[in-house]
Amino acid sequence: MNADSHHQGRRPTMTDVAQRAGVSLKTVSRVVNGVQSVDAQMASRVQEAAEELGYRPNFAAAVLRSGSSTATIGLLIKDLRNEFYATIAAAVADVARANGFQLITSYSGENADDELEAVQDLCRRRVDGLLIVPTSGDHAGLQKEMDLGTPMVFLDRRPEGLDADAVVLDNFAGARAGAGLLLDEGHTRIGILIDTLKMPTMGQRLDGVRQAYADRGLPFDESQVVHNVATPEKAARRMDAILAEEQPPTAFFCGNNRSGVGALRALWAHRRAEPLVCFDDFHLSDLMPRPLTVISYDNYALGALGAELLFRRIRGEDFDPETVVLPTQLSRRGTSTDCPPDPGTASQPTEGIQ
Amino acid sequence: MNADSHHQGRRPTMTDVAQRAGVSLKTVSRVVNGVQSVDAQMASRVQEAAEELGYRPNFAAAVLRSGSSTATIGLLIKDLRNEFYATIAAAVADVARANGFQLITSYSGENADDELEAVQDLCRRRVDGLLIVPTSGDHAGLQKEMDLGTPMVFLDRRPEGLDADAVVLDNFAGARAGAGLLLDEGHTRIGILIDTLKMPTMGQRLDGVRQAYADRGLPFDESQVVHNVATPEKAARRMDAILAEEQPPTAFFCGNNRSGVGALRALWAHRRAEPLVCFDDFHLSDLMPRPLTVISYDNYALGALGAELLFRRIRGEDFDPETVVLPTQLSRRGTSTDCPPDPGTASQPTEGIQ
DNA sequence: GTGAAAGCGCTAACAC
DNA sequence: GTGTTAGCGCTTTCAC
Repeated sequence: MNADSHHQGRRPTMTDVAQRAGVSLKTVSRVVNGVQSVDAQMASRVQEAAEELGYRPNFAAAVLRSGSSTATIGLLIKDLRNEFYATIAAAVADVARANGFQLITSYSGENADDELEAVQDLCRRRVDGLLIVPTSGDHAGLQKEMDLGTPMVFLDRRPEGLDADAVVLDNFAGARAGAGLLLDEGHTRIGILIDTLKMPTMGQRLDGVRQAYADRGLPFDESQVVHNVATPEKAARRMDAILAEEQPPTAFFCGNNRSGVGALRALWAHRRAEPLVCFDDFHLSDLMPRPLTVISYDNYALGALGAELLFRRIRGEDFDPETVVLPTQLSRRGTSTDCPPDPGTASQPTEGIQ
Repeated sequence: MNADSHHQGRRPTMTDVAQRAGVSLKTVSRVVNGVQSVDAQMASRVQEAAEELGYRPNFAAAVLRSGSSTATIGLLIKDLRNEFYATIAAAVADVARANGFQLITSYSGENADDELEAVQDLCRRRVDGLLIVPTSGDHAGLQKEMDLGTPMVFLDRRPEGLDADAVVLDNFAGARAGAGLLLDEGHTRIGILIDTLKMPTMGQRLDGVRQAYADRGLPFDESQVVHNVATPEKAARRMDAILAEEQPPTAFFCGNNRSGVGALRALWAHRRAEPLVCFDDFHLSDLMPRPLTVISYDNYALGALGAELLFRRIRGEDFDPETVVLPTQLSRRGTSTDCPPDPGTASQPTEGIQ
């Protein structure tokens, strides 16, 4: 490491390199970008000078001058600890990489205002496009940013008040089929756990359940619906109460993986095994200690197709706003109820173990 | 939406706003940045003009001129579908947001060359700092970028050939305790599944296991170690073979969550319940259909502490490279072996269900 | 308070 | 092939 390289604060510029190599600025530019032909000897002198100084091109300056793209897309998303979102992010990251783009992952916030602010910040940074898992609320504010030239694709939920590309699930059909499964098994008192109806997806899923009742000419009792179950913990607590009722439901329908996991935990804790249908599959659902049915879909495709759509826009393709609807399917999950043999050697709770 | 706003290609600049408002460029700058005082009437005229034109400040241009920071950090990471990485990313995203920074998430690649390339791209973009979950291989190449002024903090693994901040787990102690648990239960033939030793973490964990044997004066048979178990699927296949041996191990130690999950699946499929210790906790480990022990730790803190360290560097704090070692603990997971009662109403496999 | 001029680091256009 | 000049969109002088 040579002492010249320690600039701490001021990075060497093309001009510095040009001076050191005794050539013009433009020659350095040519060498650095490696497109136009440069005399070999000159080129190597430039390379050497750049190396010695620790020159690193300033990408933003190049973009500014040339008017080229930042080769960056933004993703607005909630919580990466939720595997639904993490899978979307992984898919988007893969597609971005395949296109040689960097990905800025930002928080979509709690409401439409937060979201708009995040979008505007990314627009100031001149991202080439935006993938948004929208919060609830009106998204008309984003129209302006789209008109200004930042294409956007919405994931999981269509934007409200905005005509834009989206990739969504067939929530209605999935929920209808899932609830139908329980109804066809003879259950009519089905406990339904959903997150807030502020999420349009939840409304669609609930509508699907209602339709399953209607399909069979059965009455739907709205009091079966438990609202605002946002976390597994909340779901488990609500389940505790429900299971203590005099006539608890004989089966359960959970609106997403969080409520599903919470319900599973509660049922297990109470040593009950009422049939359960859960919208969203999740890791290790196959090893749950009881059978269950999940409404599954291609989570990765949700992100990947959205990103592909966005890149079509970025490449300048012109087409009417498109909504891709991903199908769902019912999948059996969980283990059967027969126990594994007692190994006799199972480890016992041990001191120092939580 | 007024027609002027549709520029498609050329975004309005401060100069455009200044012209429209009939003021100087500088006045617009003052209004947009809202720091210096401007005549109220002028200001509102500028606001209006900016609004009408759909003006959006060009952040990169401001950074270029002012020499201010890009308020961006980079995260180099592998696969967000792995909850270990996703949790780190979530933590880093939270800390970045708390500091008002944007986060570029990039792929750390398969080897040191990929990684260096990714780092250099982010340096060209002038990120203020980098968080890296390093690939295997030598990282000396990154020294230059650090010297050039981009601070880096390494997560999960210390960089090889580079003296930099890092946040790591106490792999040795954790594995030692975990293997010790099995040995103290009387198991000596323990099957050990690990990913490639190219990952130094795997070496440390294996050393911990060896130490557990040595602690008790027991001989360690290297043939117990199954290498290159990179995925749950591979782990399950290896387990199939192992369980078919004449004298299979009486217990298993898995070097990470992937091999642990694969081993669990295989043991369940074979209706066996040999004790299992797994480095890394994972979602729903509490509902696994049998007991197990995980070597757990604060996964979120791994990312959050790393990001905090990085921001200290970004703020210009000067201190010797620091390595934070996070402790691990043994945690009981899985369900006990008693079965839930047969509900009699469990849903049956149904047509159209996979 | 406001404006004119210069320049951040780079590339496009045009000369040589 | 190479160098010179201008200017991307903005902020920083520094006059007024």
